[in-house]
Amino acid sequence: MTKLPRAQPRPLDQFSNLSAKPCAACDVRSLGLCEALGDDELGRVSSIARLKSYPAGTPIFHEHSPAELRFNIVQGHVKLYKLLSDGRRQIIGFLGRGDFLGLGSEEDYRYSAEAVDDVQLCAFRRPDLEGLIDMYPKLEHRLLSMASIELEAAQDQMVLLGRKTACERLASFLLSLSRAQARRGDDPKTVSVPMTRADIADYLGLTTETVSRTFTRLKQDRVIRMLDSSRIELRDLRELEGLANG
Amino acid sequence: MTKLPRAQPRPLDQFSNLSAKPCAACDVRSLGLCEALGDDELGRVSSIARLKSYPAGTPIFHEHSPAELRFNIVQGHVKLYKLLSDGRRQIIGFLGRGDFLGLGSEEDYRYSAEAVDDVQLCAFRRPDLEGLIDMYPKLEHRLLSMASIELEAAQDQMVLLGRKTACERLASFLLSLSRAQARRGDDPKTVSVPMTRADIADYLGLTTETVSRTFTRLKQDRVIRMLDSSRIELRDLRELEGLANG
DNA sequence: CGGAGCTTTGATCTTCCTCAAAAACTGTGG
DNA sequence: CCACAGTTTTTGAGGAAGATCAAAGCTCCG
Repeated sequence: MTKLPRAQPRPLDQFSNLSAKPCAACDVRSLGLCEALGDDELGRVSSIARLKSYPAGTPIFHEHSPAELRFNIVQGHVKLYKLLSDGRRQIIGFLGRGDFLGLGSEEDYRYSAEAVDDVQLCAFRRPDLEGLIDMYPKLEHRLLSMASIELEAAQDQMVLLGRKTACERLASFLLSLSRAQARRGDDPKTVSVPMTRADIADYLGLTTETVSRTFTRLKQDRVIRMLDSSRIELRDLRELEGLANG
Repeated sequence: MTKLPRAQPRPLDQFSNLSAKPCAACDVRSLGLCEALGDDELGRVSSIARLKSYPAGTPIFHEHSPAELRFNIVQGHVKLYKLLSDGRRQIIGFLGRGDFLGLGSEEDYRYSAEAVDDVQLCAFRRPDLEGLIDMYPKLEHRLLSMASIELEAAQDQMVLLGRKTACERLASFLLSLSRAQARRGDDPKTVSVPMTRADIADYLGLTTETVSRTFTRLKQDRVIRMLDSSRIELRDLRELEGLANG
């Protein structure tokens, strides 16, 4: 059996329309924005959406640049972050399959977005998407509901950043990864963690060293176990929940 | 001249409909949700809205209780907070005139809300509001736009809580009060601060002592000046912005 | 005038950060 | 398959920002 080449940035997909794989066959339709539409309404979507690929580490857009595109995430993970003038960084969220990218940015993007692992996005130009929303008001309802979910996540994160200890933060983080996986239909006890320690630290308001030390403690306490470099087994969800909420 | 009695909870207003003062004459219409509607469309709103009063310190609703009502804030300030099991509190936002209260809570409220000073709210029962939205889809658009603004504020607050120093947090807080006032048409250099040090601390992820010490430093550095117990003059907005962003 | 609740100030302590270096991975090319 | 260069992660020692504990000063009202 010949070894397949490792999945590389597929140059042919860089900017293709969806004639090959129309929206009706979309993997993430039931998770994302298009859940609001019926099969018969997807034709319009196919005609304005473009599939784009971003290898791990690639920027998708930068804070303050004109918000020309909105995206559905088809595959991979995206981090959203803001920088202070001296380089301090706060990651304000991680998005995955089915999430909508570009919420809340009107004229300009209000944060930067970067691919964590290899990412595939379904891109809409802003006026095209607005036209689609005018045609199908159900989409506006769905967007409001998705914005509400984001807002709730942001509020939980404020509690985490303002009031939780390092250990509580990490436990909360692992649980939120687990719940996100469960939502997408995967095993909640085996979370995949594609982001680096530095990313986790900048998301939790800590340093890489503190994140690493806290991981070590959780391993020693048999609450988690490393399966491989990017997969962690959560050995006791109950206990983790106890750790997460004080 | 006889001394007027101090403004007390107006018992007659506790739960009155709006026949006396219909929506067309509403002070905050141009700021809030109803900005989306024309004069001719306000009749429906008047018929389902009820004006309610809450004296300072009164709870408006509690996290996890059924989200039966949504509100427009007509007068005063409301704080939204979440508690951890051991009593640690994080205030996730302050709302004022024109803001919408109840965003993002579907079945149950996702946070508690309490009157900071004397508050007047315009309350809608959830099904009534949903009926109104079905009738006027412009309202859904307006709600999405208001949710986006809240989301952006939440993201800024994550940067503050995750990465800013005590001094940067307080400076950012004063500036955001100033900007909120400017939006409502008041002087941005004289902010009114109706909340206690404990509230500010729980909003900024600090303790009352640290907030107090930081206020003292800003006073000594002539960046701010206390006008009276709840009003602060911002003497140099430029410098404050420098302090706020590192 | 007096008391309850805020606010301020002081002294000490703790958690997490900073700086430094070793260890473990990752991917590349021979 | 292995060597090695670059990156990421882990571990250690010491330091600093802010928390905690304690007490005194203010304010606002009755």
